[in-house]
Amino acid sequence: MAHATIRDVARAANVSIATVSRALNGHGNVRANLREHVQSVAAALGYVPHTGARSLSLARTNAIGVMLPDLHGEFYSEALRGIDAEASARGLQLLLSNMHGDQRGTETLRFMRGRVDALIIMAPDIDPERLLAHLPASLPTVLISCPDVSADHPQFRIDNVAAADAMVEHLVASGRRRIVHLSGPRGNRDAEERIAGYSAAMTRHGLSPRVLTGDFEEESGTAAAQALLGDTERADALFAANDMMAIGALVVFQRAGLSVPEDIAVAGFDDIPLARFVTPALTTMRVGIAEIGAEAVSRAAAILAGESDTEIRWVAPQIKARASTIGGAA
Amino acid sequence: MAHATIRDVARAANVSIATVSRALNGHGNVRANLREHVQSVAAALGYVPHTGARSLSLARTNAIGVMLPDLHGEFYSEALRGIDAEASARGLQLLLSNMHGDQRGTETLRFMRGRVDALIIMAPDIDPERLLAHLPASLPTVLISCPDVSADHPQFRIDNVAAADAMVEHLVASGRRRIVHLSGPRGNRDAEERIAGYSAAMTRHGLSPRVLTGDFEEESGTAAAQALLGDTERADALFAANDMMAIGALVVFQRAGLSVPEDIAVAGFDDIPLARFVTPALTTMRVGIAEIGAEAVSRAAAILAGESDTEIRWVAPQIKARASTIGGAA
DNA sequence: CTGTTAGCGCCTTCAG
DNA sequence: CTGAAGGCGCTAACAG
Repeated sequence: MAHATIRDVARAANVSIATVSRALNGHGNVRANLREHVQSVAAALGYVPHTGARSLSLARTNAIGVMLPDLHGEFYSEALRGIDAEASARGLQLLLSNMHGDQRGTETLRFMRGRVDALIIMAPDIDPERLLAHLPASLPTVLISCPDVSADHPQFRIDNVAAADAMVEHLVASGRRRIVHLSGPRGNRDAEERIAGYSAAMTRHGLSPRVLTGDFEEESGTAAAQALLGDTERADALFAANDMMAIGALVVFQRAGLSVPEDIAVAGFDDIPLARFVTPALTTMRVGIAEIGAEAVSRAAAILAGESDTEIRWVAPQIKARASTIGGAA
Repeated sequence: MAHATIRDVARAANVSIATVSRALNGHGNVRANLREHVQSVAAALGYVPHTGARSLSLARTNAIGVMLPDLHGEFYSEALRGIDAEASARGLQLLLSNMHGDQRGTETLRFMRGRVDALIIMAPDIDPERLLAHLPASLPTVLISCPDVSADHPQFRIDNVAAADAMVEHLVASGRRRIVHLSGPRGNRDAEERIAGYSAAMTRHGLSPRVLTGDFEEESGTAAAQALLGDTERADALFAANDMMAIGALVVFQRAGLSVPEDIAVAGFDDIPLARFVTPALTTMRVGIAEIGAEAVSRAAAILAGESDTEIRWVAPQIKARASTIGGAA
């Protein structure tokens, strides 16, 4: 048999459903012993309120939707950690989903309608305009590292250009000249901006940029490293647009008998937890994605509380110089 | 202004809401051009169905709830990967939540009522009986590595006893005698069972078991390793109940000048992605948690489709012997 | 304090 | 093929 509803409780307790609702939601205006009676009847019946129905009538779900390119993986897992911590602290539930590509993304987003009070979207490679077209404009939406949008949404933007530039500076300062950049996929905002920062810095130093295109996956780091090994005049530094590609390359270089950083320096981007465990520890740019995630939840909550927020907040990554570029020290 | 509802569409299209519903949900019995008219009006109004209301009237949410001890971290992130892949393939949405302790856990579970069609719970340290008390018995619930329950739920159980036993065999075979076990927290099912398997194997070989109690976090591995370093007759192998603790210990041993595995072998449990990246690569037991997650979704879906399933399915971890216990080879 | 009455947004019989 | 009406489970005025 189906589950007990508020009506069943009301009948069993000989009161109206309104009284049950008030008693169970602690609305004060119920006689103390009646309240207890209702509570015990509810417990006896194993009554559990139907939160779906509840949020329909309250027009409030107490949940926020989160849309990430991936749910797993070191980087997004970190983002999730921050989001989860903050949401939990605020008593908000999370409706999580990954993109699974553009098509599936809009479908998922439609699903969120009526189930969440606000949205956090991280989509470096999908035009959020298209995504949001399927959603009520009234739904507060925080964007993280998304392509430009015309609508006034609160946003987080990572200063990829400056960060990539800084990494090149670091490599040049440690004597590298033939610095190759392994980029993320074309069309991805973060990837494009890192290429731009890299190229600008190289040019400024009179060095010629050389970009290999990857896809942010470990395997493309592996492939890039193998390609580099075949060169006659080998690069003396590889700067990958994320850590997983850098690590993939690191392994290949070492397996081929090169020593890192003596023969070739390797640097990544993101500072995923794994970065400090590989040998040698990976030099990278710390983005602090967990903090961004947490703050995104706070901003969403603030909007729900009535505040308005259309600010673009810039995040400046910090360099983490480790052994993979500065042999000797760690 | 609020978002358009089905009523707004009906009014604008000069039809009844029933017709709008039928037209938009592809119910065949609508004149072709009327259907198109409705669709275009809906599009013009930017109408997006309110899935919350929809599932209330359908008594079907198309979502499944997932409850994990943590959402981040290497192990649960892997579990999520499997769950997500399968759910996505079946067009199911995911409502994810972590436990945040017992109290918060039941609260979250109540939240799930009315929002999901089924539940997947992984809770090695919480009595699910207590958890499920707050939920309708009619909600299909798949349990992964939970303490025993009386109710007939489909379950996955990891054969931790046999796996821990096998790991001890491996270490003994490679000449180790003073094998210390660093366990997970007391009261955690997986932890207890691994202790049992370890102890049984040690005793069988006439070796004396020695168990240090950890908590599955990297720091407790660090601490345990430091404690071991102070011993007069040092252990020659450390078998940690999960990979993160093993890795924490690995780092400490090496930093103290010991070489692994020559001076001391180190083994973990889980085979998280990180395990193969540390130096030396970590010997561990592969649980295949992603596969379990995917299968859990399938079982939940099958139950929703009407099948009955109260089977306890056993999962046998596989040993992954790597350089941290068998120096030389990898 | 408590019961009655409308909905929240949608779907689905039941008539026409 | 289409419209009217009832209901999913719950909450919030509005009366008593």
